[in-house]
Amino acid sequence: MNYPSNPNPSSTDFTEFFKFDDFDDTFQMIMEEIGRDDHQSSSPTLSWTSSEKLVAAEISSPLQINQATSPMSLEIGDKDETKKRKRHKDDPILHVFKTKSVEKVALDDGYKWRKYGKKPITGSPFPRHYHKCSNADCNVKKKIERDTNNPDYVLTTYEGRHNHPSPSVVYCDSDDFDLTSLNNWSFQTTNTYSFSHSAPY
DNA sequence: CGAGTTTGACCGGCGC
DNA sequence: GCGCCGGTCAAACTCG
Repeated sequence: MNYPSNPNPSSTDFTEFFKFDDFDDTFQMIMEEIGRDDHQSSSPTLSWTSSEKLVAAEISSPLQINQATSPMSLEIGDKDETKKRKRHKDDPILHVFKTKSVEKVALDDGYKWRKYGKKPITGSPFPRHYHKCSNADCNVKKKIERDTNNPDYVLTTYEGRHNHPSPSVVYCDSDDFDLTSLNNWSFQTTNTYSFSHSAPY
């Protein structure tokens, strides 16, 4: 697989936008590949090496969530491990993203979300936040909680798959894209980048 | 005024 | 059966 360059989120270089697009497609391919596998068999770790190439490495222990190795890295696991009950065959597939976040607020992933709950979690000083996709026909949910072992990181659990494009993608693809709004756009891209790998989910 | 957030109540699964 | 806990609901509230 030909992995694209790392879209540096701090960059305001306009060309990064196209790399970002390529990356998103590649990530979707990876995730779809994962989707064909038995989710209990493996959990991939995605991260960028110093050469800014995306690498996907299978880790032997299933459902493992490792420590992120850099602010740019993210990891994916199947959160079923955290469920008390055993996995049912018709359970929805969950994908967990671990991202470094120094912000107090959750990063935007390009979709519009409506918060519908917040609960304290036993054993964690941080509450868990519950969100639904704002699109009426889309029942994707996400849960956001801070990593208790590493409060610098945020765990975002996505459940379901969006049946509509990301509003931010529509915006970025629009013909009347205005270069004068580049600063604002770059900010959006930065945020989207942080979670965009989850966009189809 | 509409959309999104807050927050207490409620519900169901699970372990004991 | 009971209590705990995670997840959801929905009314009240806030904000643009």
